[in-house]
Amino acid sequence: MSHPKSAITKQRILDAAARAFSLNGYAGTTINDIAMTAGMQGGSIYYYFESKDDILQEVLDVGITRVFSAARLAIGSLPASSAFSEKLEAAVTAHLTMLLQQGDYTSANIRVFEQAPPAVKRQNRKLRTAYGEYWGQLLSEGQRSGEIRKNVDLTILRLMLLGSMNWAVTWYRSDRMPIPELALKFCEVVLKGVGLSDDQLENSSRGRRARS
Amino acid sequence: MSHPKSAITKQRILDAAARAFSLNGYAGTTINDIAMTAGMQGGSIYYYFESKDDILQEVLDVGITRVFSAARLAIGSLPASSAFSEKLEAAVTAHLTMLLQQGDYTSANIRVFEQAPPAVKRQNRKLRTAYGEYWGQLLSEGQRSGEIRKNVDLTILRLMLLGSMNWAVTWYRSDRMPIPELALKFCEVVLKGVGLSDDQLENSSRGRRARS
DNA sequence: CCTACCGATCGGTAGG
DNA sequence: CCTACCGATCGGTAGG
Repeated sequence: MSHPKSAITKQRILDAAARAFSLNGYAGTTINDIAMTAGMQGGSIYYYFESKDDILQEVLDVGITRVFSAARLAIGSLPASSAFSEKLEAAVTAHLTMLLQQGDYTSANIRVFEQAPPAVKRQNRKLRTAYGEYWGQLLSEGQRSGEIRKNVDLTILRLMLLGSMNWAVTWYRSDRMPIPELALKFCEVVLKGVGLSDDQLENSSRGRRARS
Repeated sequence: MSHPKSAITKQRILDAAARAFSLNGYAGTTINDIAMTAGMQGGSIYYYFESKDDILQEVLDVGITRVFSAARLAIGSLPASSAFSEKLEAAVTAHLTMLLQQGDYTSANIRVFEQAPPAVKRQNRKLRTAYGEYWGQLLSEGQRSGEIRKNVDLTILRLMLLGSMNWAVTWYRSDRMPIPELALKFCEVVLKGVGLSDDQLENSSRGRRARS
């Protein structure tokens, strides 16, 4: 049987935990909170998990795994000859979707990782590193193909991009803008910048420079 | 007297609380943790503060006030005729400095605001809104002066910029790059983008497009 | 999975 | 500011 009853119940507990961690933080979530939402008594949780840390570990690991898979799937569905900008847009859309609408597991990562016990962080960090390297490769490709300028610091770029996406979990409201549209705007800012091109700048700022 | 002893002690408690909240989250920080660091017994905290929420409120409010003042001071120190790009760099440097090296109060904001009790959030949000509007005005100026393209969505730009800065609290290590250098890179990415300009793109991608 | 409970710790208070 | 303590709650366990 691919879905024994106990596995389903375990899922229910993890779902409840992911949501609670994401809303109230780690220490702010009690075993009883999780148990109530999952429809059982507090003590019963320990039939499925060894400890509260154990639950947190699984929530965090599942969260990274899901966003990683979503990004890989999105890029993998594109024709191999796609431009970097298309791959970027696909990855940004996937990341934002997991974070903002699919994702108690992913948003729990954003919100409680820093407060997790050291052992939990250490394990989860392996997955995070792999995901970060995946983004690093994507950007490297873009630079090799010439679509990212040669003198751009890819580490900073990656951290800025992931940072601005992750922070969206604190302000995004689904009624104001659909995620694909948001993803497109993110990509435009990063790729084209918001300033004028150098020659446009040359003209418009001459007066101001002369004055100072 | 401008610094009565009790005010100094109160400061010591707030300093200890800001650091503890930033490291361990709100629920993860106990009154005793704070008291020990501040050099007193747990119960004594209540001679200075009404409740744990009260301490949190002050830490969060001070954090926003400080980063706001730092940004205003940095921009205010520039000649009035300064270009938008210079003002932006000054503000980014100020924000990052408060967040990454001066700032348990500011980083506590990043890390525990979401888990604060509703009443605390409500009050702190007023300061946050004012600070956000200050950034909005700065960007508006830049767009009016022509240094930001007319078709850029300033709300998204502001949220991306602040988001990528705030997220730096999770990865920045002072031994790898000084803050002014980091600030400059942030500004470059945002203003110039990382891609080629349109006409450069026109040439380099022609072959790729024909293939697909 | 539940019942019943433990040892520890928490935020907060009384009285000085 | 300290001492001494409260009521409540916490993560976790034993036994079924």
